[in-house]
Amino acid sequence: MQLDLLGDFTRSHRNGELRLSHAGETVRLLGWCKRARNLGSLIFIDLRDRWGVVQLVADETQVAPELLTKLKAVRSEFVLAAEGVVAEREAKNPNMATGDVEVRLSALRILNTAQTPPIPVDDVPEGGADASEDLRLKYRFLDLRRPSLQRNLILRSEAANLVRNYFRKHDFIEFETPILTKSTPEGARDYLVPSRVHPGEFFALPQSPQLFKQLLQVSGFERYIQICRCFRDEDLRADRQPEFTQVDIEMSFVRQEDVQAILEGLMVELAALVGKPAPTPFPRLAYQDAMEWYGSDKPDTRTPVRLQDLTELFAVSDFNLFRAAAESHGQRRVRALAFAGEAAGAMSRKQLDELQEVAKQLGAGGLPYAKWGKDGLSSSFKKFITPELEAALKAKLDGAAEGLVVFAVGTDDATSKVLGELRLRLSRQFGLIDESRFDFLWVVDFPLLEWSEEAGRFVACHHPFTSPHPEDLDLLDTDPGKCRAVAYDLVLNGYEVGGGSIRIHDALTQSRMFRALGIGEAEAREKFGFLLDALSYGAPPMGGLALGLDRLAMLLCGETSIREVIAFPKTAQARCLMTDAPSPVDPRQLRELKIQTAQPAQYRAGVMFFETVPIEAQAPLQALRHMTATAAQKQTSTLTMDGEVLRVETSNLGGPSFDFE
RNA sequence: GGGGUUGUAGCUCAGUCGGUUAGAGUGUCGGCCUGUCACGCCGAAGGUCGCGGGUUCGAGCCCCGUCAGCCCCGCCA
Repeated sequence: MQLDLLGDFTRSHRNGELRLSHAGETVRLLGWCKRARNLGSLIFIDLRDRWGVVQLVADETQVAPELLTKLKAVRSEFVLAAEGVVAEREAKNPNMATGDVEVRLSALRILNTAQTPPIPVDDVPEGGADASEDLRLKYRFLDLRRPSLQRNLILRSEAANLVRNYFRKHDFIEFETPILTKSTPEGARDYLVPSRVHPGEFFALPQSPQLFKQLLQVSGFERYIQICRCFRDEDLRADRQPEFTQVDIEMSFVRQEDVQAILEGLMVELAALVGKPAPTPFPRLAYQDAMEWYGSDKPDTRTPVRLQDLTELFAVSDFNLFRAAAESHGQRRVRALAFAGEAAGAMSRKQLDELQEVAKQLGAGGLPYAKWGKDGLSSSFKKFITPELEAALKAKLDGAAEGLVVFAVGTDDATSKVLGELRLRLSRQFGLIDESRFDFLWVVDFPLLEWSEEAGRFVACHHPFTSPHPEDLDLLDTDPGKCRAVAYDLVLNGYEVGGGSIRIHDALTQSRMFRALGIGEAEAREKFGFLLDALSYGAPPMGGLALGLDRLAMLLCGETSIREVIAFPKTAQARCLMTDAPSPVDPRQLRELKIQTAQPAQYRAGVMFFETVPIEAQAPLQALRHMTATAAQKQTSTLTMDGEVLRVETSNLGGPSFDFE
């Protein structure tokens, strides 16, 4: 098809902004054909740009023949430049922002054609089905043409802009810190970048600019902000990508409350972007209480349901499993969730079985329950429920006649994990969560250290530069697991949207911390020498926080996956379906980097046929069958037959080759 | 690393107990149509049932393996 040139065509209006007040004006519009409707001698085209959609119309009896020919050639997603007069519609469309008007075409340029899209470009109408996510990711450039994704990414841009302005207003200075930096032993797995200039040595992509922002405090900038990309080579989730964006801030001469106050101001403005109130100050909840009441360090407080400790109710019970917990002196506890109401009481056996599966997957042995429905009590341990126990349990339903109590027994870690998840699921199922709300919350007083079985030592809960709680300083040497940190997480609707801490700002405490972490003097010098140096040259008291911009944008947009607010996200297997990255590289590139990849072993297999296998040949044949890949490169088998020696050179065996583990 | 789930027309899906020529909606293409806007009506084209083995007289369906998407556990200072 002959394409038209853009030439001297300039846009006069955006498609979404045309209203009745524009009637009579001649306008020039640009965009994509959302849909062409040809009614014979009357043709409609919906023209889309990022600001909206407007209807173009042409009447066969009124327009020039060459314009008509062009119009009939227009297909979905063609790129058009249109000129016409805005007119009030005969038949208005109340569902469109521009539905009162249409543009009577006087001229049309087809700037480009388009193949039929492999996925629907328009948002799916009600009841319709979306394209599968792998296709959407493969054709992301088309997916991103959809109004809903455009809205998300535009809102994200607005949010990022608001963040920049907010911090600038508060005297923060924006910095850029290195992307090629040093690998650090703590924390997530690093993405590594080989150095060509220094063969055998590697940069790491930053997991966060943590140390750099602290050094900028030592330099005296006092207030730092960066909207930066961070990289962690760990497995993905719906709210986790290998590269993600942090709003990273750091401040000098501040206490925890100062950092929280400035963040709350920002959250109020961000929430207002989408018309949500966010009353300040946000509630503060100690980590201990969060785990005790919600079974989570990022509780969704939109549901009022709390975990309860019912251990004592079973102190004299015949139910051994629960009584054993009561006798364990707090090592194990019986904890429970109570849901009052008919919906909870009407849970079917099948639903409870499904719930039990969820509990098992989270590590529970099963899911004991007690349920009061239309037919009275039913329970997985009914024979152990005495009338007194039933009364005590039912009291947890706050006087309701029907309801459900689910139990978990075990260590606090185990019961928190199970009940924390069930609390969310069941609250959602029973409609206890007000989805319209934005519930902000600070979780504070995190532990400083936790024991790692894998590492065989204590590791930092937040990071190794987090200040111990002043009251707990001595515990660092005597009982490190009990030592609290001056660390705080910002939680929104059950998502951790940010986390930060007050930092250690003197070399002595930092060395103590490294010691508690089992990082020796020599290792500390090698990995963090520059930090220890900096701390010994007049570092101010400092603290900060990092916000997950992707998660925040996701929540602002009302989405449940951060892929919906990232232009080009990766799959759950950390692959880009559009570019097909990662991919093998040219061997020359590897040679320059002095890097060798571990090739899957090539193993050649041949087939030999014997009418009979002589007894003396059986052993070597067995050897062949069990030959490993490495052995195959050297091993030679000897077969003796009819007195003749037959050497089987495995390295010369012909035929197809296969990869083996 | 582990568990769950999905894979059939361009797209979204159905496909019974293993049995004739694998269907629907939508999209696409062609024809008709002057008020459509999820346009309507008529017609047509469109299939490596993810891939590879196996069982069977016969496999979209059963078995084994494998690849990919999604969700979760581990992991993510």
